[in-house]
Amino acid sequence: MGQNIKLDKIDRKILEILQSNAKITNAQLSKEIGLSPAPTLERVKKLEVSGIIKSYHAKLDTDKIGLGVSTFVYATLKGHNRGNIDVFLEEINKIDEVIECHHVTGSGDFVLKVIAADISAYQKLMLEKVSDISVVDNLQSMVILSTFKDSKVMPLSSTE
Amino acid sequence: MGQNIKLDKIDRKILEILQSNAKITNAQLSKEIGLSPAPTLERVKKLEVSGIIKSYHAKLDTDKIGLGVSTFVYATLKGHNRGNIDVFLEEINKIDEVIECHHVTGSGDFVLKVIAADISAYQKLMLEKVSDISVVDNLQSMVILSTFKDSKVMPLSSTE
DNA sequence: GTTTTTACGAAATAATATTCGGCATACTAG
DNA sequence: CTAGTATGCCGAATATTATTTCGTAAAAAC
Repeated sequence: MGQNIKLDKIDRKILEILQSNAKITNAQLSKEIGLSPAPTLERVKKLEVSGIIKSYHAKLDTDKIGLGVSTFVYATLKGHNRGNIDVFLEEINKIDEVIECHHVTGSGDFVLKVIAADISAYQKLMLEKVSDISVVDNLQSMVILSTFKDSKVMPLSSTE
Repeated sequence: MGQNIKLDKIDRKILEILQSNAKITNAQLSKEIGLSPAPTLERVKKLEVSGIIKSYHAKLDTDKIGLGVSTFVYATLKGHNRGNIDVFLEEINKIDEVIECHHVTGSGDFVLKVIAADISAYQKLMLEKVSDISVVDNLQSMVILSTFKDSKVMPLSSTE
């Protein structure tokens, strides 16, 4: 499963460019891929309609907006049954500061990415909202000290 | 440290909207925040110039482009001195499949996010490129089974 | 209370996206 | 081999959108 959409070299180049700079004009994009604006736009539209391009997002500087603390949290549930997982996900979805939630292998549990203003806000958040979820057994936090790479560009070359 | 830029309610709303939909037209954005197009654009430009908005990115459907495996990797180095860290970062930066690299608390090591076409490609990548870095001591992979939340919207409300 | 600054809106202009018809190439069926 | 059909492209016309300009009003400073 997955895809059955064939992407040629030009499509891949478009995807690469739009991942690193979504604000490029169609005219400029067309120059960079070596086509005229019309077929360029047609290709982009096709990529959007097919769902290969899901959405477009602005990336913010978290420090500048007063969000100084980012963490990964490894969460273990009390039981790994469907019911507990559903309860957990429902609660997690309500918490804006939890911006990612992935079900991972290991002990069949979750990795969260959490963002807060500072350590004290983070502590408060975890204590009052996350620890408080009934099905949560254990939480292990890793505070991000610095981020050296945060690329929004998927390795398309590896699928050629 | 961090910021000294004052954001009012309108700025925050702009940031919220652009994070979830960067392709909105200025006219539409101005409607949603209740201003006319001119001052809306002026505010967006200010947010861009000040670096609060860092960049704009297209988000792709990894499954549809044939990238079926995403993982978190917890990497431990042989020594935590500056030299070893520099070596590690330099090598990591060369690997396109490693799309994130964060220095985290814990044992003072790194969390990577890695993307590959399938498990066998992933294994090959880790064996031939990541494990191979001289200063790497231990690698622990967590394969992402499914992602329940992957919000690109930072919790701005928590800084109000 | 006056000056200065800042923020806003409306309308004109400029830039850009989008549509349209036509042409070339490649593929298909007879 | 050939007529037919589909696909992908280009260039130009059109429509949409961004951007600038300028005048006004509110807020802040003095």
